[in-house]
This record gives sequence, C-alpha cells and structure tokens, in this order.
Amino acid sequence: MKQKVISVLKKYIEEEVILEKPKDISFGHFATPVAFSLAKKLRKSPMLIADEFAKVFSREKMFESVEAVKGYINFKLNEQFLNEYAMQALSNEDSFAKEKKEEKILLEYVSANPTGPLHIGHARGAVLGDSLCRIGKHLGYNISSEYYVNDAGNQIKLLGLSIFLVGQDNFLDTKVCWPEEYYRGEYIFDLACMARERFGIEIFEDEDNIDTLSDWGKEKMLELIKSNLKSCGIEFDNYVSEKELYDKWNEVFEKLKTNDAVYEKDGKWWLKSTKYGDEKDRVVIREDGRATYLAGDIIYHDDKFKRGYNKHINIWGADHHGYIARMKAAIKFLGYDENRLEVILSQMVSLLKGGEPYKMSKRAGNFILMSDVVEDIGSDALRFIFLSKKSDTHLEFDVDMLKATDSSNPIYYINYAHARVNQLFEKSGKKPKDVFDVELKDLSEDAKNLLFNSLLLSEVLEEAFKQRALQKLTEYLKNLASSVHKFYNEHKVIGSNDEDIYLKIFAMSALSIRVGLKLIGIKAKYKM
RNA sequence: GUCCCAAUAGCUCAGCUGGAUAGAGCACUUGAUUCCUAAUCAAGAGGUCGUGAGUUCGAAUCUCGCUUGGGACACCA
Repeated sequence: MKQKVISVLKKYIEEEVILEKPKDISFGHFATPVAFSLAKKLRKSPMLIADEFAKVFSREKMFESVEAVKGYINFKLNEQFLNEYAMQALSNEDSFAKEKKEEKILLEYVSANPTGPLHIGHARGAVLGDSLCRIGKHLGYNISSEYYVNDAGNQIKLLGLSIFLVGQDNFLDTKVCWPEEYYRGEYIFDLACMARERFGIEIFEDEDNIDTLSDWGKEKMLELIKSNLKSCGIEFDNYVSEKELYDKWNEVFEKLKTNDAVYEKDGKWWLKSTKYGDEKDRVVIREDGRATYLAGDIIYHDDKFKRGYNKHINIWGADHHGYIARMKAAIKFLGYDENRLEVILSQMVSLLKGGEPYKMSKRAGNFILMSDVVEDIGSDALRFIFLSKKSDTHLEFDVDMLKATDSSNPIYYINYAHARVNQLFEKSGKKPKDVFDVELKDLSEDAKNLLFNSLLLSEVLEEAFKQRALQKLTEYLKNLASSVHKFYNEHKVIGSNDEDIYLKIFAMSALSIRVGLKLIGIKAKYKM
C-alpha cells in the first residue's frame, strides 16, 4: 500500500518522500512531512508548499481526500483502492505481502554449546532468530537458518570428564578428586545414569573412557537442545559441526598466512586483528599446537562466506559483543567484505514470578531453564513476550502476567479477537469465502479505519524485518486486536444491513492477525 | 581504565533515519451486559522524556559532558 502511494507521489516530487502513519487516524491514513524539508530549498513556508501539493495530489484517484494541515500533507485512501487491496489479500492468504526478493541471507543463531540444556537467555535469541527467519521467508527473501555446533574443544572434554567423575562418585567406591572446573547440575547425574545403562558400570573404571563419554554425552545434549527448541516450534535448516570443519584448518591457515594476517610469537600464532580495529591481537594457535575457539570460528565463517550469501546475520548473546571486532577483522583478512556480517546482540533476561525472582533450576546449575519456562507459561506466551521488546535492551517480566486469561495478557487478548471473528462466521452460518466478493462501499469512517489497519500488515512486516525490530509486529497485533474488539462492541454484525460488509472486513482483520501470529510462531485460536 | 546497552507515567515497556496534543499494557477511579463470548468496551487520572549544554524554524529523538544501573574486556567456549 505504502509503496503504491509513494510511487504515485514520486511523479510530482523528486526528493525522497517519507510516508508516515499519522498519530491519529482521523488525520488520514498516511501523512508526509515533505513540505518541511522542501521549505528550505524552495524558500517558501511549509504551509504554502503543503497547500499546493495537496491540490495536485488530490487529482489522483486512489485518494479520497488530500489535506494540508500545519505543513503536513494528509492522505485518505478511497474505498475502491482499499477494496481491491483486500481482495488480493483474501484470495491468497499465504502470499499476502509476499514479493520475491533477490537477497540471499544466512541466519545463524542459538549455537549454544552442546554441554547442557538451553537456558532462558538462549531462548530469547532462539525465538528472535526463528521469527526473523519466518518473516524473511514470508516476505520472499531467500533465507536459511543455521546452528553452529561447538562439538570440539575443551568444553566437550569437560562434559565427558564431568559425567565420568559423577559416575565414579555415585556408582563406584572410588574417592573422587574434584577438579576446579567441571559441569555441575543434576543433568550430569542423569547423564551418568544413562551412561551406566548404555555402557555398563565399567565405563567409569578407566579414564581412557572419558573420550567415549564426551562423544556420547555431546550427542545426548544435542538431542536435548533440539527437543528444547522444538517445544517452541523452532527447527533449523542446517546444523554445522565445528569438529568436521577442522579438516579445513590447514587450508584456511595457509590463506591467513598468505594474506599476512597471522604471525608467530612466543611459540604461538596470532591474528593481527588490531590492524582492523580490535583492541589487541588474538591467539589462534596455542603453544602446544592446539587451535583456539577463534580459529574454529574463522574456519566456520570462511565456510559460510564461500557459500554465496549476500548477508550473514549472527544472533549472539550480549556478552559476546567484544567478539565482533576480531571476527570482522578475520573476515576481512580472509578477503571478504566484513559488512556482509551483521551481528544482532540479544540482551539479558530476568524473570519474575509473582513479583519474586524466578527460581533457578537445580538441574542445570545456576540457570533458569528454557524448558521450565515453556512448561510454565507455554511456547506462545514466551515467544510473544520476547518479541515484544527490542532485543538490545535488558528484559524483565513476570511470568504470572502471561498466564492470565484476560486482557492483561496480550497473547490471550489477540487470540480472543481472532476467535471472536470466527464465532461471528459460525453464528452467521457463512464462510469467509462467501463474503469475499462483497463490494465494500459507503463504509462508515470506523469501518474504513478497521479495514485499513487490517491491511497494514505488509507494511509492518517489511519494517519489522528491515529494522530487525519485531516488537513492531507484536505491537501491531495488539493494536489490531484492540480495533477488532472495539468495532465488535460498537456494531451489531449479525442481522444488520451491513452484515456481509462487516464480515468481510472482519475476515481481513482475522487474516492479518492469523498471518502475523504465524510468523512469530504462534497458531491463532479459533475458539477460546 | 576502555568498550557495549540502557535511563520515558507508580510498575513493565513502545516511540528515537528530528516534525502535529509524548503512547500502550498493568495497577487506580467511574460507567456500559433484556442484544453476535462483559474472556469485552468506554471515560478519567497519572509525565520538567536521568541531568547540563550544543546543533535547529523545531529535540524524547542528533552531538558532547556528567550521574546512575546492567554487561563485556582469555591462550574458556
């Protein structure tokens, strides 16, 4: 819609036209402050310019009215235009707002180490990534999701060791000497029990078995992570194993040497990341010849960039922000454009329950488990609350609010609006399809506004995706639901003269709610 | 010490590529149900947008300083 209006305005104005939504819909459907920016250039007052443009624009038949108010130019779209637009949407729900895009995007998120269950912080990134991916796909981007599995390195060894020691401690008479670092939490005990069943108690007798336990435990944890994700409807297009990528290390290391990206000092190999803005150079190969974590990530990014994407989006926890500089430096050293990597940081989450801090899981050590919260409030509520705040601010919320079955719970409120529309159709004995062809004319102002708001989904999706600001979508859904409830209260639908017209508009509202929810991974309810 | 994120209503937060009277939800007050789900709606009250300066016709929004809070500064991943 917006694009169509802008393309019409461009016929008259050379400058870039910013079209915004007026604060109050009574001003119009769209508005532009373009007269202000032109005022300097033309050396005329914004009011005069706006007046002149308003006269010119009102010749366009898509507008019902164009008015100049205090320098703004306000547009109202006419019924015919809105009707045509609604027809397109209703006749093909799945492709509403869809448009083929050229950009090919790889979205990497979660990528948590397979050494334990996911906690609530992971969940935030997971929900954000999954929803971004869904919206991107819907909008027509060629976008795929990927999970980078850190299945090499110390933490996996540590996992095996932890299982081994806990097994010794519980099942054998061995006196266990606990190291400083190992994984705590009851899930390790669970793993030890499972290992005893799988391998027999002998597994804990010989330290040589630690590697076996590492490999096995890692697989178990990856299964657990996948099931955690699945409980929120999240599945990845692709999983990439760090371990398997290490075969390519020599090749990548040679490339770094050729590009003068590394040097040897104190028996170690360093990446010259300071050259591209990092605080200091970083070790990639330790004195004993083992590669660091960074080395693994360099191979991974080399691999990713070879695959021909225009854009790489990584969602990381905010604690990784210091990592961005060195990663971008590495990418530049490998000969790629580092601007093709975009990192979204997701900030911390704190949970309350009934005003008190949410209890940590003993099972996991000192974390709030994603699975506990999903079990508590459900996937829909969790997804909604995460997406309704910007990802780069610290988020705090009370889970009890999301269990309420009234308007204080946004997801409930939105579902109720959707279910209400469905009920109207049931009561009227009609199907949405029956009213698709009804011509929308002589609409009251509020009917037209509801229709317009329902049609805005495509604009909202584009904006939310481009700005990576999904709270715009949840905000929109709340507002649309509110408009539906309001209209419902003010107008008797069934039996009225305008029954079919109202039903058609409601069908459009429900469609936007349903599609909007689907894109954040929530299935709209037809009945409460 | 350096870097990142934040500071908006009693609470949780939108708004930030400068623009119309700063918004929403919760909590609070009042009203609406012989009528499609009151699981809802309407109305009211509540703000020196942390602070000081600057840029501008115009600043919650941009720039700089300050204060406060959270986080990061590994040869761990």
